[in-house]
Amino acid sequence: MSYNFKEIENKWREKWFSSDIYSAKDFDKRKKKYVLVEFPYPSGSGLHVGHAFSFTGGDVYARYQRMRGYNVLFPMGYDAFGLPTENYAIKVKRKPQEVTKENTAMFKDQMQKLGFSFDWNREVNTTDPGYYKWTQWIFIKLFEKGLAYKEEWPINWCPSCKIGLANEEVIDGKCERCGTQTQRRNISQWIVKITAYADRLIEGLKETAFIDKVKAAQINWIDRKEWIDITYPIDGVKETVTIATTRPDTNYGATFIVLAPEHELVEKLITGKINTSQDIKPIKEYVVKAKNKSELERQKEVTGRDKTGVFTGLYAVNHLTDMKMPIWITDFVLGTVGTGAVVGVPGHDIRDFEFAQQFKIPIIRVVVGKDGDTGEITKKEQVQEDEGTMINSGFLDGMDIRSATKRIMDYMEEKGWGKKTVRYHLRDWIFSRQHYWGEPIPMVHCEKCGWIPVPEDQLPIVLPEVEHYEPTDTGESPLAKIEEWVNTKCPNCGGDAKRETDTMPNWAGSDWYYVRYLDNKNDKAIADMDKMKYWLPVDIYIGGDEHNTLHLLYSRFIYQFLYDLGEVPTPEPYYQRISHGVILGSNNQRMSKSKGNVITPDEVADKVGVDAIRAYLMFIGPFEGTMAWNDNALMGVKRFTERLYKFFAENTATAGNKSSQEVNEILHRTTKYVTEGFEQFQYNTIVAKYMELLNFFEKTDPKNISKESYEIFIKLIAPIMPYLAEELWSIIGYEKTVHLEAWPEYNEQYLVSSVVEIPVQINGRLKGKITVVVDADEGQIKEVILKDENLGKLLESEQIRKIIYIKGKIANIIV
RNA sequence: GCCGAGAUGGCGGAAUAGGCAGACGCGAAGGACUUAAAAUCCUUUUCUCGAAAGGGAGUGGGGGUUCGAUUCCCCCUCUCGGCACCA
Repeated sequence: MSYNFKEIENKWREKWFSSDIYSAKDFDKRKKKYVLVEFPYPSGSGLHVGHAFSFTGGDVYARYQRMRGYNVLFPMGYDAFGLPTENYAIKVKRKPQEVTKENTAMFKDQMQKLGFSFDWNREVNTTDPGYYKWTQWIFIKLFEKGLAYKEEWPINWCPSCKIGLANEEVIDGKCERCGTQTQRRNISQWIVKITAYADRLIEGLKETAFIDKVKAAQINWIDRKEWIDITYPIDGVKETVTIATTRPDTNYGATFIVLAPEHELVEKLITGKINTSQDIKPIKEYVVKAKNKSELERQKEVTGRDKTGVFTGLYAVNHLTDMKMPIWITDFVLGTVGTGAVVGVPGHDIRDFEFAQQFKIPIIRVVVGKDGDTGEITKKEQVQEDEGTMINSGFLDGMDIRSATKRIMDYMEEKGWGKKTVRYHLRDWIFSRQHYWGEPIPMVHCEKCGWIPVPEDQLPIVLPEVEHYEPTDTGESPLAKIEEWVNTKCPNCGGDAKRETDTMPNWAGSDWYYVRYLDNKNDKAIADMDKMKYWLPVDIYIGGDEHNTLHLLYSRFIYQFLYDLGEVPTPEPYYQRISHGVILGSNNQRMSKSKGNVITPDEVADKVGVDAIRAYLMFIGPFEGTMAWNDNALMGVKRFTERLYKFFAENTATAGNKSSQEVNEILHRTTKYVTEGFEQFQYNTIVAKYMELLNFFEKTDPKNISKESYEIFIKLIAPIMPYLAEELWSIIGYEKTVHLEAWPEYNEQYLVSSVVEIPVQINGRLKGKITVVVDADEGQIKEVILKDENLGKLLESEQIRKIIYIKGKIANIIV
């Protein structure tokens, strides 16, 4: 009887998906469980082993909960807009629509092969107009509530790829793909005001059961801080400069001001609106050069390298000291942080110190650190940054820097010199992409009326199918060339108007997809409210660490916004979030084509069977961990599936009438372990328990194993090895699927044995073991120990001073 | 630099309300089957001294609490992941 996994898989896959056994029932009386895994981007290279890993993790959980009697929703879809498809389509001269269709079909086929119990009736695809109608609708709501606005914003531009790049895509000032020097360009873009929800996004975490690491990632990313914006008069001209700082406590030591090249004062200097004694030419040159660098490049290695900068000839006056502080321009100050101007306190900030040293600006000590040094600061090591006591600071002297910070903030506000404000590291969200393959932003620009949203009844604005969608030189979206699409009428006044030609970022479609699964064909709303009330929030969301900041934050924001509109029923979308680990190549490096270490789940499944690869993926290490692919270990798991099949095929027909106490004990112990393990995603040890159980069964006389015991074993493996379980279930004579059977209950009565083995230590060192009745007391224990051949001999010549006995656990004898 | 996670055999990893360290798998060694090999099965496998009985050491390093510490506390080193010179 050989284990023909191919045949088994084909047989059951067909049955499962034609009989719909995994579909979730709206409004069912059973308790609901919404299990969500991040939907994939359907790339042309097919399902990655990383997908197989995380989806198996989710599938196992969904299958387990289904057997526990929950009405489980475990849906799947595609996040299919995006650059890789667009680029590929351009390269092979095909339509992204077609390429996407092929890729999603391939993904679905691969996912079904791997036995994932997705409810395919609920499939969504972000590129489907019926879907993105509602992505567009959400954007319009954002606009109506003043949370979307259009503004010029600098982007990194690659003149060769003709594309705007994210900061992360610019390496050393060069385009990541082609190596061309990037430029900075200001492009008018749609911005979504996520910062308006910054506090809510922190607060809302209390409603969730995210693991701490995820909560921390969210809070750190938002990074809320109290600032004060201080406005200084500029000597000799009718201008002021406003700097932003979180450390006004050191303001007695402020000796200079630095402006970002983008700062409005710089603009005024260059255009001659402000007179200065300094030569304008070098200022202009510096500014032009700086503006072409990416933010990343400007901030890279700010400390420890020579500073660049140019003096404006202007001086700001320090309110506290009346010192005339020279105003410089430098590129490490960013226009997009704070007010784009910083006050320099060289005694207490390494960057400021290096700048002051280089340009011979005075350095004043205003904080004393632990070392007690009150002298002049001449070396980098003396710069006291985060702690200490104030000196040379008037009324702040003697205060701890933290209380000094509070005190001076209040003082400056009273005096009218500064204004307290809360700022976040989180920035507003640039929502425009100058690309074809994305959701069109449903806005119309009219000369008379300005930006007007497309009326709801005209949604969706369908992405027109065109011949050419290459990006353009101008930085405009390719859609801009399609005149018959661009030219339209203003919904407001009926006059000539033009459509927005930018498309939305990838995140837009993935922000709310889990809502659409609940009602994927609804034409009247994002989803039916009653269905949402039944299913939301998502009970558990399984995803990668890389999405613990941006995707999670964006989607929580959009959901909170929808909640405020009364469109969704709960304040938070996800109750629990856990992050799955990463599978590296066998050389312990990330899988990539160039390293030649890519594992394709399909191929592996062909070789060893789906159940083996699933069990292997779960067994390889902790679900959250990072682990390397190992072919040998895979073969070990394959052997296990073969042994399991063989054991059942050969023995179940002659099952005993009753299981022995021993069999019952290990079986129920395993059931308890596996049950608790599934709740906590301890998949690797669950597989180990399966192996232990089989090892034990193989050594047991088959007469002592009943049919009921075999059934329990099959149910236990069903979530991880669904095909094998189904086959074994039919081998023992059942026709219905095992996957809707009730999860086995363990019986406590089998778990308590009457006797127990107690390890015995002498002076904390293990010396032997004794077997006693479970509730033996200390006296009985002592008796048994002294009678024990070895232990008795060891204790003969010793004086027992104390016996520590932990019931059922251990005995320690102190001599 | 900050935040988070972690360090256990030859390897992946088990075990923490403090109680037999190394489950399970891989690898390795020996054996059975075979003309032989593969596959399969059996045995051994933390290191070390010892022929054995048995002893000693041992969870990154150092200290502490405890009858007892991989687990708790303090200090240090290193590794991985995320953010990154945010004023």
